Amino acid sequence: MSATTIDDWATRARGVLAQSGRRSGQAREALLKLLDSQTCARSALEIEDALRQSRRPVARASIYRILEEFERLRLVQKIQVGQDMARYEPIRSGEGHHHHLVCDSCGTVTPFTDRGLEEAIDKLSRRVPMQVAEHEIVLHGACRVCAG
Amino acid sequence: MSATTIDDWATRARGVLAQSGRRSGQAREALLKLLDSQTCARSALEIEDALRQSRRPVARASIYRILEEFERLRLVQKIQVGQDMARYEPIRSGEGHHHHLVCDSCGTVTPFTDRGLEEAIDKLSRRVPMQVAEHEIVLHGACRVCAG
DNA sequence: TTCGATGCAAAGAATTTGCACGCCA
DNA sequence: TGGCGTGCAAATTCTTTGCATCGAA
Repeated sequence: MSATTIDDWATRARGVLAQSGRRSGQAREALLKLLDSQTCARSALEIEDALRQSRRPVARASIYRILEEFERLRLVQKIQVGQDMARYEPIRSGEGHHHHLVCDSCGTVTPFTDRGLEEAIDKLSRRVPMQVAEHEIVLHGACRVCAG
Repeated sequence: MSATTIDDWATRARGVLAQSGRRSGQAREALLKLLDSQTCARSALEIEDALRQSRRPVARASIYRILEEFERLRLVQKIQVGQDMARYEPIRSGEGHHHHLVCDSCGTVTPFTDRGLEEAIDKLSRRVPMQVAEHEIVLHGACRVCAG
């Protein structure tokens, strides 16, 4: 309960990375800052665009490699919101945990949170034949705009 | 409650397809039979392999086109279980509804069902800003074998 | 006979890999 | 200085599209 509203993901991430025994580089740091500023999942290509417009463009291959490293260290979660490409978002310890609504008509992705759902998942996680580390929930349908 | 343990998906699918105003073909029928015999999600390439070994091989492009049609008619659900390619499975009206456990280490996909989870989703679906049609839940982690 | 369904091959899109160079430790 | 991190470009993999042909109605 002593956690602030948003835990400092970037700081924690730098710590984890430092202890992982890998060198730090400009590309990784730029990616880290960008991810920390996002409030919802972004695709690798969206990240590339954003960085190209910032003061530190990063090559696409590096973006994929760095995101893979982040994922391995459990700093970001890779999610597949239906349609096409994968999206990535920071795993924040505070109340930042959320899931996604995907409009199958216009593709819009909207985050939502639900306590009851989390409780059901927690309970369920204890009885399935797997050591559960993450979960991913996507609701598909028609958003307000598309449903008319 | 009068539904039999497993509703006859293939029969219902043929009905829906007939009413959709499209012609039937051998490739589509072969795909329909194969999907009906599966108990969990299959990727397009797995389906291609299975059909190649059966008495009616179907071209890859046709598989994708037919799956897309099935998806549009809500006969199959397309799901993205983390890793790489999309998977497809019949939408059965009975108790066939399930979700997936994905081992991030070996890639194995296992189905599971949970009443509490479905209830939480139902309740939740009424309050989110979207007309919810489908939902997709994936638990990631280490399966019994990989967790040791 | 007619028009959609299907097969084949090429095109596209996202992601991964190989290799040379630059920068952090 | 040595070796990992990064950029560039080619390679892979999954999926889609173009077009000629086959087959259902």
